[in-house]
Amino acid sequence: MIQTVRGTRDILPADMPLWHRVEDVAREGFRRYGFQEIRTPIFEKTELFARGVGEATDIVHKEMYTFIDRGREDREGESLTLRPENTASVVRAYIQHRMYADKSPGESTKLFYVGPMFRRERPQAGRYRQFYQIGVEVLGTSDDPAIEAEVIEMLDWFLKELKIANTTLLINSVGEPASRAVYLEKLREALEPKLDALCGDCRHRYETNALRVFDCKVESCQAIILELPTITDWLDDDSREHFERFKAHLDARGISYTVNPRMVRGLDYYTRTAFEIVAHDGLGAQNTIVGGGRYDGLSETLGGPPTKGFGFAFGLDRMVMALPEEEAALIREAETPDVYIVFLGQAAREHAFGVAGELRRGGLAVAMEFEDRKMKKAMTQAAKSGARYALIIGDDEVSSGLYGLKELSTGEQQSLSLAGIIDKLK
RNA sequence: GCGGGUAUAGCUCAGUAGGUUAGAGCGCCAGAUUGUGGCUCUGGAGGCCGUGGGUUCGAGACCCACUACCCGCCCCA
Repeated sequence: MIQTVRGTRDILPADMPLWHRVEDVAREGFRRYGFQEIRTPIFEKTELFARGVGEATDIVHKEMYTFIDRGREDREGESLTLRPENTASVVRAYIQHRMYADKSPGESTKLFYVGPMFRRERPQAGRYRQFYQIGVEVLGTSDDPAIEAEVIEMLDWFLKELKIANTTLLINSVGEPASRAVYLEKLREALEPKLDALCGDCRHRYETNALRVFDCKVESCQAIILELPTITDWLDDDSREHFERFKAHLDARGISYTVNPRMVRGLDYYTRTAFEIVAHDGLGAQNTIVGGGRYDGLSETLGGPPTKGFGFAFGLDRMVMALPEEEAALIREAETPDVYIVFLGQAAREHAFGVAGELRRGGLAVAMEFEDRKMKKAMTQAAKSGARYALIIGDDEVSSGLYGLKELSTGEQQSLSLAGIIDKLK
């Protein structure tokens, strides 16, 4: 039997209401905060991600689904890649369509996207090779930290609306590329004399990504870690001031946060503000549900005009997992039919087709099966469908035009005309 | 990419030191109950025990490989 490819999965109807809910709440947030949707292609030229996300990142050098497109006689095929994230594509579109051209100074372009991304990682709970992200990008000439705080305020609303509590907002400033390079050098200098005392993983991190040493859980490394310089000690003055203003904006909005000087993002394009939201319930080791930050200069890297950028992405898969059980149960119930039609006998069946049509034209969600069942069985089916009401149609009802409408949760039943039913349930 | 765990009915899981016809609960079907579901009772259907090899008189169980999922590492949403 042919099954799904490793790391991919089917989202089945039973879970779909949860996905819809997350998407609906997100779209409502975007409407309120003035973001407009953009859809970019699922695949792009490989070069876009190599330059945008960064050649040195794990994502680019070992996780991309890259393939050579079919060539022609006179020309070789080009290298294409399934998008591992969407920011590079959105910035590409921003440049390509000159979305900045009709903007006044300081005016931002606020975009959001929804869709699948692809990374060839080892699958785990909350980590898939095809996964879904919802994200926003604020692009323009302004790098006002108020932009950042407002976006995080939107996320805060969003999580509350989904009843996802027990989360932590982690923030940090990774500085300008230049100050970060200076810091990394200082960090490596501080680590070098202690290499022998570090664990194997940390010696490896020293070579590849020294900042990761801070995340080490090994006891013997902890003492060393405490002595190390943090990036906040080495921020350039502008970045430091920017970070202070950002925190003040969060404070003013009553949003609590934890500064984590060790938090870094895995994509090269981040500058200054970086943040993550981690969930503490419902997820395993993959508990970062939102990640984002500032990426001034990405546009230039891709050949566009000088542009400031700030954005985030959240994992839809993980957000769905983070929904509390009780909330998930309520959400599932919401996508059930209004009415389940129970008919008795062939004449009632023919009549029921018309009734179903009328109710549907009246705006109701109507479930009806075509099998002529015994009443008892049909009522069982009605209950199973999750419908709030069963509508009973037998020979008596056909001749009177009054139908039995039974509320399944209470068992209460009344006789109503079609118009009466639509009126009651609308 | 590295390490560890798991794989038995639609679902969640039992299955004793390898020994005849592989079990339970839930779900499904039928009946008790001939136009009124949920509770109860009775009966029933449904499994090449993940796949492929091996050991053995005999394998769901033991060994090997593969695959998938899960948990860490790594990375990240």
